[in-house]
Amino acid sequence: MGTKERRAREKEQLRRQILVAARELFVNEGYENVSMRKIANKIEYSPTTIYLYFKDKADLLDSVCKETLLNLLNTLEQLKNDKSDPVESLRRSGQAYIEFGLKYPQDYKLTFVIRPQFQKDLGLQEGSVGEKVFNYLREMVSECIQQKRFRQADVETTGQVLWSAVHGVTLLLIDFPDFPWTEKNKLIDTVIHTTIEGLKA
Amino acid sequence: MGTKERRAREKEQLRRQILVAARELFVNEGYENVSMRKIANKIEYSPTTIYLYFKDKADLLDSVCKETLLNLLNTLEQLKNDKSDPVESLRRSGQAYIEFGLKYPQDYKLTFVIRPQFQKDLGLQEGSVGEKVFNYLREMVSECIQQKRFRQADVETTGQVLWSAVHGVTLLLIDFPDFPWTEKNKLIDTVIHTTIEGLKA
DNA sequence: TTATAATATTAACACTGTAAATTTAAATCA
DNA sequence: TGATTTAAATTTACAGTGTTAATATTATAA
Repeated sequence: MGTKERRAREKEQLRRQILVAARELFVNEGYENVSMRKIANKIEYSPTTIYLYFKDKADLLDSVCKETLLNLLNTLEQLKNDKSDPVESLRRSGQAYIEFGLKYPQDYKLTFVIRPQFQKDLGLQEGSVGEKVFNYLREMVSECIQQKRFRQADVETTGQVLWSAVHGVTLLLIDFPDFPWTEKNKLIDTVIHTTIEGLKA
Repeated sequence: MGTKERRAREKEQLRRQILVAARELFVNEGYENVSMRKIANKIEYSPTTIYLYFKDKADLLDSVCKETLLNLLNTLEQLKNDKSDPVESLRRSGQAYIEFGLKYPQDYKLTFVIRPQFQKDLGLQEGSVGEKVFNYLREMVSECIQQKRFRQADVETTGQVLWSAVHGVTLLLIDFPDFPWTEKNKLIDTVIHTTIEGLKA
């Protein structure tokens, strides 16, 4: 009697459909310019159907962002095979992080700026994808410190310094595209290089 | 015949009243949770009166943010009397920048995150307050490079690196208050110190 | 075929930003 | 002073918002 399973599968399918439609609209038109009715139109369901799958609009955003974090995590973990020295690995990870943000600027903003506005208390809950991403950073940093390539400071602070730098440059490039930036790749390289050099000293 | 002048003054007064009410509501309840009607109620005028003084809600936000930038500029320029060495001056400026952001977190977010969402093409227009703020940073950085306290790189890139770092840590602390941060002041100091050391190397 | 459960829809509420038309108040001129 | 013009503020209206509750439809189980 696979009926139940099939229905669960169908339910999951519609859930995904909603999620895909929501992400596309959020990204192209901005969270606040997307109405539940627009999403509903796109998937050809009535607006209120969405509420059978998501608590409210913020919950929908939440789910979209969790997917984004998963994508980011995957992108980063593909670098793990990298057997070069730990500092170089960290440099590449930082670069990959920024490139991810610039490749999907709206997704990045949704996840790291818009979502916290609606969902307070975004710490690092046990087992969350966000925690996994930060754990990745911890490992990278830890290796550099253990091998004495970095100043002997605590892993947490060092990681947070790096996150600040890459987060900062990513958001600035996204939010002020008309600012007279130095050539983009040069800026990115310099931000990462400077921070890493500072951590060595 | 001071009639005209008096009316202009009254007009300016109401404009300020609207601005003050708007800022207070934006800061306390968040831009998207504030309606024109709420602002109007607060100043005891009808909603549409606001439109006689501001083009629309985004224009209102724009004006609030310009004020914030002016406050930031004043805060920074009070440090100019500082006759200590240029690197130490820069360090203090960075610290003041971050402290400003954390003292008025909502104003900071409105200015550097929300506003760009509504007002595209925010470059650095000639004579704007934003330009003045960045010019302040340029001067500070320039001094460090000229006196050979910093690596001989171009002023623009160096300034942008610093901005990335302070912007990044400010926003992270604001947006993820529940994240297990290192002690706040330690983190701030380390971000600034690390970046500056990296620029010396 | 009927009863039951799951799913989707329609209708409704209180609220939003803002344009247009209208009213009120103030300043100028006779 | 009273009439006229100008400025300022308000009322009304529209199309759209997130979301709840009541209703209708569809698919499953008996």
